[in-house]
Amino acid sequence: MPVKVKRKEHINSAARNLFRERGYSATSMRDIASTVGIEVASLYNHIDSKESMLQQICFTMAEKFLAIIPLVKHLQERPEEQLKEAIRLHVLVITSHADESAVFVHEWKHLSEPHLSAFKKMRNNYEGFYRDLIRRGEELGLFKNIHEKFVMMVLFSSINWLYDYYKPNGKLNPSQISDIITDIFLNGIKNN
Amino acid sequence: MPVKVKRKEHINSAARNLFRERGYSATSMRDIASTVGIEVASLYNHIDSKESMLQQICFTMAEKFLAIIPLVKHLQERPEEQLKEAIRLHVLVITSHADESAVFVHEWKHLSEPHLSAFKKMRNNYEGFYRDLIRRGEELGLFKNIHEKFVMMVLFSSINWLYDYYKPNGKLNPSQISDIITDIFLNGIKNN
DNA sequence: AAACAAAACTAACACTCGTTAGTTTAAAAA
DNA sequence: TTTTTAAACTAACGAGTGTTAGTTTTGTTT
Repeated sequence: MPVKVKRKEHINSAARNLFRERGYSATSMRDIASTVGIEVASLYNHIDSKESMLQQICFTMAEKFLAIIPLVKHLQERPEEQLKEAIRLHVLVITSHADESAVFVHEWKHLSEPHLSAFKKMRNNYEGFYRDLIRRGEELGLFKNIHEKFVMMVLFSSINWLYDYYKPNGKLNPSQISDIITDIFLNGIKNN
Repeated sequence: MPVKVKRKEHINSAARNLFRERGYSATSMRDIASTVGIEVASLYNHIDSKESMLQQICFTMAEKFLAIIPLVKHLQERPEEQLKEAIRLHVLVITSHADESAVFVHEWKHLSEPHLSAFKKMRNNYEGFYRDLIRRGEELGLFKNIHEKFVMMVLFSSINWLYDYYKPNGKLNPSQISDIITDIFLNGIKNN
């Protein structure tokens, strides 16, 4: 593997980490450079611009999340089981990409057009998948009859902070985390 | 009421709104000034500094949330009922201060010391109250036995996005919102 | 009408921002 | 060893940052 790729990855990793810790706007290229240990101008031998790094993070993560959809749809099971599996995979993506997930959740608004619109579209697609799942569950009488958008947002908000909680050597591993979340959430919306 | 207070409130309101919409770092004093319709320098006849506005928002909200604790403790009821009431009040604060809540949740990290530490302390106190409530519920066998911190964070994350969902003339009013959240959450963690 | 205070203004300071140009050093290929 | 390429450097640009100084306008109080 050429040195260039290593450096590039080092820069992107520093950017991920700083974007997460301080936010995109409060992170300067000089911050990134000094973290990596080179001069500011040298960054531009490896990356295109500050925003290109944000774009890369946001869209790479969006694709990772969207890739969950066909995997789950393919199961052809009941909404409850599909939701369980979706949550499991979602938690897996977050816990294995904590920095990127934090940036994905909080910093996308600093994207400029047309990337901002493209991002929102992808996110809407992803959220729509969960809304459909929840609506189908409600129609089958499995879930309580609550406005699906509301339930979907409760679900996402219950999941999307996990990048903050999860520590690779912490008490709970990703599988245990998604079991607990699934348990709380599905029992919470279950019709009985 | 003197004109000065009105202007001051106008400035703070614009700041709240822009801090929420674009984030603290991405909001310039010139943005605020042009929203209000005056020159940048004129802002300083009314406010001390950019950060002082952030401080005011964060600490005012922290106090509003902390004020919930004695109200709930005074009830002397079971953890379940206390939790219900706490959620009800918390939702009420959020829905009646949407902009400030968003800033409170996301922008506190841009506080400088010693305010940052003071803020974290207040937040820890508040979170500790909920953890205690949850632990007591677990000890009484009312709730599932899950690490309280985890449950507490699920609860907060389920609640703290509401500034985004709630619209004064939307489908659900604050009371309905807290009923649904309480229903989902308490059924989710209930031992049965 | 005169005096005072509040709040607006213009102008600027010292600094940071992302980024580019041009140059030198280090490494790889010939 | 020479040539080429990648990656570092120094220096700087133009724009934007929060904030202050000093001045003028506006509105209120005597």
